[in-house]
Amino acid sequence: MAGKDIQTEIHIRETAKKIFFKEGRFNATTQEIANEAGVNRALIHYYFRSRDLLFEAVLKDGIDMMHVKIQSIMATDISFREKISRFIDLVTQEALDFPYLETFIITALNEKEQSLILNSFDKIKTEVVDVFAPKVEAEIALGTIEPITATQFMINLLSLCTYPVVSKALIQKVFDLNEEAFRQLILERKEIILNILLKKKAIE
Amino acid sequence: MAGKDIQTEIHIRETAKKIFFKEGRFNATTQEIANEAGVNRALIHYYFRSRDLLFEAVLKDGIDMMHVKIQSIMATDISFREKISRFIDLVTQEALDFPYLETFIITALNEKEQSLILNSFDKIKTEVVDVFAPKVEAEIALGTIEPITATQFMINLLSLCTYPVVSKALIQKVFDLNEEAFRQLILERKEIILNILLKKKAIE
DNA sequence: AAAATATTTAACAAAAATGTTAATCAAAAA
DNA sequence: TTTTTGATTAACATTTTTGTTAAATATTTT
Repeated sequence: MAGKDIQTEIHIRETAKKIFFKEGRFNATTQEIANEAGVNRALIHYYFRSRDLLFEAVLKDGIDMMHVKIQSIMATDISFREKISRFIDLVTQEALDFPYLETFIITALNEKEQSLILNSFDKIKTEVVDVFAPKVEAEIALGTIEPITATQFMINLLSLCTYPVVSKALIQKVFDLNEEAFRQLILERKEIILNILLKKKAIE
Repeated sequence: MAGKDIQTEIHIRETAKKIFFKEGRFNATTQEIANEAGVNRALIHYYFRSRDLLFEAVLKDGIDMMHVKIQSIMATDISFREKISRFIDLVTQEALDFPYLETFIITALNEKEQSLILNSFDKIKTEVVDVFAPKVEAEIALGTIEPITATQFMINLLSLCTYPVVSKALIQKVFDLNEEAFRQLILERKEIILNILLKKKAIE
């Protein structure tokens, strides 16, 4: 519906991303996607050839979103603590916007060993291994964080930020939280995560 | 194939669980499940009526597995630290055995607001809210852990243990790890997680 | 062993989903 | 304005998947 001015192809793509990343309806049919985009189903084939290729296109977008996210903390010239701080904000915000993005990527990766997609991952790998890891090691040398491998540090960071959102449905059921209570809980986590990852003296 | 002696119904169920929880093939057809169980597809309908009901049965089993897991640390009469320690072992082991269990539950919850299933969750809720939360608060009073709400403490624990396994495929790609390297990484996490969650003085 | 019941199978039917085509409509180029 | 090209549609065809049935086989009961 959004706009006839907008390119149909992009509009279909964005609708699919909404359905997959925001709503987590991974089994949505081409008909459902077309309906929600307000277009004829045949247009999906016209622009993407097949359901599978639309799926791939969306997956690639998803991985690129992750890449941008990770890159954005590496790029800017700010202190390590500030980097982590902004990263938490970013991941939290994106996770609230697209709670099913990671789950989608995980299940999709499992179904198809996409050749196309591997490039996107290489970019993330470079960013993480070549750019971020040395910075973590430098911080350990400075004594601002506990000795730990860069990999484990990254995993701690991602775990603490991402898991609660990935398992949103589960947490809401177990802890009996409505939408707003859940949102609050997630936002409260920033300070908690910073306290865990960075030494006290580095914070004060 | 496993065994003709084994009850067919259970065998189908176990095969489905293997496909869903271990292999993460959430879109497996009834034909694929039947093939892998070595039975005629019609038997799935004979025992479960429909694909959907098999799906539900498996989901219920999955949630019960989570429940047992959580309950097992509450039940035994051991120190708080020991509880956490055993919990990490348990979650780690189960996560390595059934890496897609949580993801399955999350996506399934999203698709159907199962009425049957809600009971299973209530049991988990009781365990967590009524049994575990007071213990966390007691530990805070004792000064063995940092002041934090019981909910956030639980979420930290679950995040640090579960996320790396849930996002296994992702982590393996980003950090370029083969099966064994991944396994090692996960096992190394126990000490890291304990250090994060419990104060140093409580550990030594 | 015969009868009754439960399990398993193959063959069929129905439904759901994807993919294709040719005709229509709209926009841009000639 | 006609021609040409690109976008959109409806109608159809194919494939995939699920669900049903009645017959065949095995198992249990009498």
